[in-house]
Amino acid sequence: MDEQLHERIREVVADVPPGKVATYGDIAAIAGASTPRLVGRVLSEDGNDLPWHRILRASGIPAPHIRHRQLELLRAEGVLADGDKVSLRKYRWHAS
DNA sequence: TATTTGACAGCTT
DNA sequence: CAAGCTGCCAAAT
Repeated sequence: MDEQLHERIREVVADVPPGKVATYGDIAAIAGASTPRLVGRVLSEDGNDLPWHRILRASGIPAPHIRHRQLELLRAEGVLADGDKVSLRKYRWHAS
């Protein structure tokens, strides 16, 4: 059901460990979403209680409106970004 | 009921 | 290396 999917996405996002980051595509793949757009939509609606700051774009650059907050929160967790670009190669998280 | 928009990704030009 | 186009799903108007 779509409700399951919605919850699955939240679970995956909450399962990302601090100091690590993941892309929308990864979350979508792990959660079973057909498209990463669903992940973004869920975060925009319920992300206020989730570590949405650990979710980045495929390019390692967070969304345009929140990028400032994103980088700030990531920095607090030890994730250093080159300008707006985070080193996915180092911080990208993969499910167990 | 149809159209537009949106925390995206991947390929082509 | 950068910009543009297409595919995807769901909610809002």
